Amino acid sequence: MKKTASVAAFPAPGHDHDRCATDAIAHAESLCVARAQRLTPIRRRVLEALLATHKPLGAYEIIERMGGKAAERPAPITIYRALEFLRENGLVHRIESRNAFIACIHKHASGDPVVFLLCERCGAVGEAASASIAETLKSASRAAGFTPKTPVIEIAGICSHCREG
Amino acid sequence: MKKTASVAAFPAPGHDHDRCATDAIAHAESLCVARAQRLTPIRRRVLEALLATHKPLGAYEIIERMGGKAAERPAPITIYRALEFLRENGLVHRIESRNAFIACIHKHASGDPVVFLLCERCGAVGEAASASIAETLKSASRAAGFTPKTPVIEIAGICSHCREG
DNA sequence: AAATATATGTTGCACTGCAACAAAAAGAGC
DNA sequence: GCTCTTTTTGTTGCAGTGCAACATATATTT
Ligand SMILES: [Zn+2]
Ligand SMILES: [Zn+2]
Ligand SMILES: [Zn+2]
Ligand SMILES: [Zn+2]
Repeated sequence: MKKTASVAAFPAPGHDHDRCATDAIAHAESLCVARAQRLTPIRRRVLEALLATHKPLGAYEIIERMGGKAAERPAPITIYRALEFLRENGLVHRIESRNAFIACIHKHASGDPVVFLLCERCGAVGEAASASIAETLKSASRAAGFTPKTPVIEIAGICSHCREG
Repeated sequence: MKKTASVAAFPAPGHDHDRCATDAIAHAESLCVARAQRLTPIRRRVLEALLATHKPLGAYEIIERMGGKAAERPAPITIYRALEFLRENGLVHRIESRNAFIACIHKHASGDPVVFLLCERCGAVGEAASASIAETLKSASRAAGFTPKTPVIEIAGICSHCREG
């Protein structure tokens, strides 16, 4: 009984996260090259800050984690601009129910509907892409005479590692 | 082919909105009586302000719409406390992707998953309750080892009235 | 009436998100 | 190289969100 590709990963506590982050950066670089987009140092540092954890981070938290002396830290607007760029390129998601951001560690097409699983205990966020959910939602909204764009789906709960551990 | 009850209404521009609001207030009153909860004047005014429109309102917008002279207007914290009460009793929803609030004009059980349809043109918000969506989401999150609570589902798009009109 | 619980007012602050303009850096054409 | 143009980043400032902590008022209970 193999897992389907449609249901995806909640990050396991013991996973190889260095690899996880390195891969994501590599993917971001190649994607930006392919699109002739510029992954500038600031944008890269914001992405790296987000990739350091699987928890969603707010703007100030990102600033703190970008390191450097307090005086050298970028202003919030700089972070938001970088986040805008990263989101446009599908490298970062916004978690609406938290007013926070998280790096995408998948390679789904931008505009793809994604289900976010937010663990209330450990704070980690998993992504589950499901074609069936997308279809159900689209047909339901069309039944209401609605022309849908990308849905926002966020589910709070308890992840398996927190429940069992 | 009749419409199923599972797919619900986007508020039509010409609907009897006085009735719409009056009914909701009446429902709120009876519900609060039944639960021995106190629908105080402030809580009622906040609910009425939200019921005046089917667009989600932020805290400051609610304050403005509550009327009275500027000096007499309640502080934001007062609004948030009223909203907390109203949300706990299922009378108001928070639209996460907008940091705003909307009165519930349905009578679904609290904890019921609701799909919000956000029209990007007219700003109105419809609610669509769908058991099938709830089931699909639950099974998908369980497949990821996740114990879900109430999901947040918000779909931006264009409503039928804006598209056809 | 007094004690208790609930609700509202007051003050203050941390954080979100972005507009408007200024300066710097990168890229393109000569 | 050097100028022109576009893109990116810095600076200042502001409207809005959301709530903590404490004071006061109002309702409920005994
Ligand atoms: Zn990881
Ligand atoms: Zn967890
Ligand atoms: Zn109405
Ligand atoms: Zn519309």
